[in-house]
Amino acid sequence: MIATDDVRQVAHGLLLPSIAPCFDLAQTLDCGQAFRWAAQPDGSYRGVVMGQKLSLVRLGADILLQDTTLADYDRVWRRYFDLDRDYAALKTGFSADPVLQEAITYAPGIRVLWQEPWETVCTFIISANNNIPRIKGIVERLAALLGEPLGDGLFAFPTPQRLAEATPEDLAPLRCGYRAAFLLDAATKFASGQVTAPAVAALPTPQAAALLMSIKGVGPKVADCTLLFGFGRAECFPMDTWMKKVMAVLYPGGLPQKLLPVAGLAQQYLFHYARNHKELF
DNA sequence: TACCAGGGCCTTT
DNA sequence: AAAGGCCATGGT
Repeated sequence: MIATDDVRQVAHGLLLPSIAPCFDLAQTLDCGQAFRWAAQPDGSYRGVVMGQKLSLVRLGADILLQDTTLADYDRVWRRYFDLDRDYAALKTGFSADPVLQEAITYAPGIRVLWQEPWETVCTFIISANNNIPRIKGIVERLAALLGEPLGDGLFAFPTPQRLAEATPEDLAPLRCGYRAAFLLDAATKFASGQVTAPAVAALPTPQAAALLMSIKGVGPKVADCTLLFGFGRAECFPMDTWMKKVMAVLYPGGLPQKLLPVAGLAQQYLFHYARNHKELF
């Protein structure tokens, strides 16, 4: 099921036919990998990606990307929603493992997103020792404070240059505590070219992680999240407190070797399952 | 090595 | 109502 070949321009946007079994909006957009999506009262989701607004709604088995074009599909949505990956085949492979089978049965509609690298660094710096509702609040206040207004109360994520011009006092309204200094360090390094997305992308994963960790506030876990969610490094396996519990309880002998090349994708199903089955841990 | 730093939302007690 | 924990990291 590769949606890229099936996408259709319709009157109100772009239709991804029959993709809902491998793309559940709530499971994908609200599972703790991305922080700029908001559920609307009608069940649709609204957010901003690469400075572009988008609303998504499920229509039966189809997903409608509202009020957007094929040009934007090629420029942004195809890659962002990982639409070139065959999730049906991925899940079939995962199902050989009984634990993953259970996690996939619980949330079969998770996709792992390819987010904008700079935004990914920032949002996962903010995520450190934090909870998802508060992370979302901080990110939205940051966008509103320094991001380009896009109308409808939405804002682009701020550029490194814009954030680098800010002072710690400027960031006080974010109420993100000590993370403010880390954000400013990230902005300085990106704005100066000391760390850039192309430079990270060009490096093997261990060296890419090391370059990211030259930013204050980026340790191994945040680096892994950035590489997985911002650079499509599917082998990266962020080890947060939930995944530590998952490994201790469900994988005492470690992850099956066969899963290692896509361990990060497995991680997202396991993370979501664990967070919603706290009684098991 | 151990502890603490801003802050606040959610869960458990 | 109060306490504890949270998609951690850096500084002391």
